Amino acid sequence: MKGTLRSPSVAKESFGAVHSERMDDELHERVREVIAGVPAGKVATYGDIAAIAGAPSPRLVGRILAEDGHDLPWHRILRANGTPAPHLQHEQLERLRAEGVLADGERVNLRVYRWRSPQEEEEAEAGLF
DNA sequence: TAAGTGACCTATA
DNA sequence: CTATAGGCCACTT
Repeated sequence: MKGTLRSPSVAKESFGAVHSERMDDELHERVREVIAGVPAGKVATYGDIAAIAGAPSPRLVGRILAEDGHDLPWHRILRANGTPAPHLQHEQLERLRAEGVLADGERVNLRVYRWRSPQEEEEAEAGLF
């Protein structure tokens, strides 16, 4: 059981220091939202999610996913080179294949399947083509 | 309190 | 392909 309980620091904030701890929670939720927003048939990298959600590091995305990503499309998140995390490789590629994302060996071609976030598309449209 | 360790990372050589 | 370093965070010693 790990749902909402997170760390001993929760105790100290019962006083009224809701301030700093909240950011943590918001980030957690934001990351989850971004991941949830990746459409089927598309993929994103940990770095992408981190950048869009404002996470300080891609590793944090991995952690959040590991702890609290059971109900999210975690299989649409790949590493920067298009390969999945080692232990999930099999499962992940299989799930992706079911969505029409074909992997070349154990690697997905990001140039084909990479998802572009809404704001990124905006910029691309506004800028040059 | 502080240092060590592991994790679904990434960039560089 | 492997090796190395860099960085962030929670948990354990």
